[in-house]
Amino acid sequence: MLTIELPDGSTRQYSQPVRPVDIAAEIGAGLAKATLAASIDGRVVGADTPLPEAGRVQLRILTKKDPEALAVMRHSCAHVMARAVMRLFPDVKLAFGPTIENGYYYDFDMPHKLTEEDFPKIEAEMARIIKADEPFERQVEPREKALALCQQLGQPFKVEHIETGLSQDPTLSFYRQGEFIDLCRGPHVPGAGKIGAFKLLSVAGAYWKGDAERQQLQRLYGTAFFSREELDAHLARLEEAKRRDHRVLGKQLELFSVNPLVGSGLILWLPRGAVIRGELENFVRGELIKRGYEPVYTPHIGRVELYMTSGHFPYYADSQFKPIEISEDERYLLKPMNCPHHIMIYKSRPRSYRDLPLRLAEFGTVYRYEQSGELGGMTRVRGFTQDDAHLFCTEEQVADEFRSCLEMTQFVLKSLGLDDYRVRLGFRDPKSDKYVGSAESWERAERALEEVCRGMNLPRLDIERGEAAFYGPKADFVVADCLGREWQLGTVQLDYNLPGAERFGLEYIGADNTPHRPVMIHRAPLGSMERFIGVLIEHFAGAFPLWLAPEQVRVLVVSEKVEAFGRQVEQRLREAGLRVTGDYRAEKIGSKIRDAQLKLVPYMLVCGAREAEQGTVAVRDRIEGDLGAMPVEAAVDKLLAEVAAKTVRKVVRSEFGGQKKDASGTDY
RNA sequence: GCUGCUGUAGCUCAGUCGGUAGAGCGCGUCCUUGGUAAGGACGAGGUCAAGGGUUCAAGUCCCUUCAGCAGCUCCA
Repeated sequence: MLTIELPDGSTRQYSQPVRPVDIAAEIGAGLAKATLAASIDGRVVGADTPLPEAGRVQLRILTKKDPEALAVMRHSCAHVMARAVMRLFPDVKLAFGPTIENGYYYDFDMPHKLTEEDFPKIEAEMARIIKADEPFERQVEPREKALALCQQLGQPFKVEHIETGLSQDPTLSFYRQGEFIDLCRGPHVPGAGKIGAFKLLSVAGAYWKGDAERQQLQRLYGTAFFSREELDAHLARLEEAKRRDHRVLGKQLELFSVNPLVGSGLILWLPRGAVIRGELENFVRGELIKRGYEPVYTPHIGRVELYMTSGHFPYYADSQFKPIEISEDERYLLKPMNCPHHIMIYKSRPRSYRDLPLRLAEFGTVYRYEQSGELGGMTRVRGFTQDDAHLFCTEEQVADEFRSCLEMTQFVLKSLGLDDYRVRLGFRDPKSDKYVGSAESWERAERALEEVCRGMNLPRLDIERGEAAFYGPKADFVVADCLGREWQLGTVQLDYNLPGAERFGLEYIGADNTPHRPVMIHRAPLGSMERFIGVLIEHFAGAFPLWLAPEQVRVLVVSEKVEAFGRQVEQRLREAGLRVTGDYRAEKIGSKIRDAQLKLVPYMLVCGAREAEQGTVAVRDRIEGDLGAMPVEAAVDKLLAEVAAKTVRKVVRSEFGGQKKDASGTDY
């Protein structure tokens, strides 16, 4: 006897074998027709999956109202896409084709190079398949038969996957749809007709099983929704995200520039971008002083031997600019990190426990030779400035210092209204040999770090193996850009290795008058100025809060007759320390307002004959519009107060998740 | 680094079959002197990314390099 519990709390009992689709039909013909899949005890399955013969299960019939059903439908759409591609092109070998955050992809190996020009053809074929509405039929085979089937189908990737990734599975499932049959875990919607509005988005290379040593496949990306309206809304969101892209806004608003003659991945900060960076640096510097840090300055290069000692040179030679060679035994490296220099400042004299914790801070510019394919905008560059600091402390001080670093990072992000982030604990991958230091010191560091983090209220905290720095575990603040790509910003890293005897051999004299080894913490709340401001541009969609805005206020004169008054107002604002410009062109006021709005200037001061006579200005807020006239001094006070408070009035949220594999609808 | 796409005025882009280069915005000058998101006229501005090749002729076709974009791989 099987007892089915439905979401409304009602139960049904069956002594015959039964499938979700049968139960849906019992409830009503309408539901049966709308059924796309089912959830048994929280597990998403096809609507025709036999239910257990006995026991008690919770069943949900999934229709297009359920988010799980969308993922199932998209996976079915990926199959339809693969079927269409196989119909149109010869010798197509199928790899994986899962559902992802906002759609799906399928990887192919085929002689024809897919381009966007092929999309309409493929989409038309997909539409034909969907119109034909053939069912997705599940078929389960024992290993041997499955293997033979894949061989017979001429699908070497599927054969390999059965032999390797699925070596433990006694039976394997296939889904057939007309002439198309594919090794697939499922589930799928009952028939192709359930697929709604779809669109192919892009084609790109991808490696088989993610291994760069292996052959490269063609990955076709698409998305699908149940309705045309939802698809259009999604495409509109993508367009909106593109408009907010920091590379687009950075050019439009003249914030930064990259020039091939200077070198790719090397940012030129234009005056307006430099203002934002300068303000942020001032803000962070103020916090550092309050929190007991000591600013230092160090050079951009150092002897190769320094990085031999630190381990940077041997471990990361590939991703560094080649050394500058003066003579055979005199070579310099552009610094890839600031810590060795700061360590040498620590070592510039003997240290006592009374000196600790010692906190050395520097906006330090570092250079890393990133792979060319990785470069882009300000978020992945070859030269960047970290808001870096290194803390040297005793073992007893580690937890408090680490916690206060995390708190400072949280404070800084909160001050900018950046609260849409997750915290990733990067631990070492025990299987890898890229790390320095003993297993014991790693375990100690990871334990200490996890304990501190668990004790704080950090959003979406999770541990990721293999994400550690080579010298120690870390806590990263990760944010997504407007296209859903994740970036590490702030970071706090624990280091028991660089101070060690086999590296720099740092010491301090303890209260017991004997030498002890300090512990190091590396931390950067913003991460790098380049990446942080890139993300910030998207976060604010270019409309920065008043205290950061490159141009805070613009004086607009209604006619040239009041230019003299306008210039007086402009001068008064400049004296008050505001970043101000004036628009005295022979244009109409509406045109000047439009230009200032488009340049995202936070405030406009409109000056006409009335204002000139009364010594007032008509304040226009970029967001709220016309605020009416007020005395010049009142306007100055209002703006200065908003600057001082660092008020954040508006942010733009990222509407896209990452392109990570979805849990459901994954091919084998 | 790999695969694919792209590179034309300051910006966004058009440019047919290979036949000596175009728009809008911006910029400059002049007219207009105005009241909260585009007033009007005229004008300047190009080594068509760079180099090589095919051709009577190349922005257009081919090759190489550089750069950008998407994804993969990597990422202290």
